Amino acid sequence: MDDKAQSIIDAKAKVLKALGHPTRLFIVEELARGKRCVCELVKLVGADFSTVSKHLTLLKNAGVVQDDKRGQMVFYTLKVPCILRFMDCIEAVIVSGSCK
Amino acid sequence: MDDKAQSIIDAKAKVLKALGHPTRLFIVEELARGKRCVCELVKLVGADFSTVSKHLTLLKNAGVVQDDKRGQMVFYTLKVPCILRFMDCIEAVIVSGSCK
DNA sequence: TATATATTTGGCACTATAGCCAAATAATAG
DNA sequence: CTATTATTTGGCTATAGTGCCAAATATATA
Repeated sequence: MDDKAQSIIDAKAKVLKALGHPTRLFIVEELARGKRCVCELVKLVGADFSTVSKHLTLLKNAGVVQDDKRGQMVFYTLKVPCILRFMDCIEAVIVSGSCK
Repeated sequence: MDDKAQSIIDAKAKVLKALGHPTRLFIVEELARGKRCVCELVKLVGADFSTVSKHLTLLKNAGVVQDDKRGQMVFYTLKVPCILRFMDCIEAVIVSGSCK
């Protein structure tokens, strides 16, 4: 495999890895319903502000979300909504049975 | 969030996490082209036999691949091919620019 | 300016993951 | 049975990820 192919794989893996954490996946699914400020997500997730902020930073670096500062609040939105359509397939993996 | 919703999120995150590693993603994309024995994947990946075997076990536990033992060789196949269709969306995330 | 609110960053402890080697297991050939 | 090949498992070290607290930053308001 050449360098270019490798870096494409790496970039895709990075996106998938970003989605591969329960809290971050929850955030992404919540953002699919509309923009949310960090404070709202903190309440929904039930973790520390700093923890949620770091998850959001990671999602942003992966290109999954984008932020929009309004006054003292920061709103996050899903950057690539097609990610949500994929979830049907992931659910198919789950119900197919051999998840341990 | 109730326990059931949480366990669904956890299961989906587990699948995404399994895909979120360059070597495992490479394996999945290779398996999309057809069944492969471990020895073939070892050559393609260029890692130790044990390393590849462990990645395959993880993918199997996540429900992404299945194995089929034929004699002394074990062939792996993609269990839920729809995963590959998702890659187009992941690529959209990549090209959208803010990947670091 | 002082204060309050929203968010991020630094730092730390804890846990999890990756990958190698060596050993164990399984199947086949001789 | 022995040797060989294919694969998995155990064990280890190194590295990365998670989540909390405390501190820093940014913005708004009195």
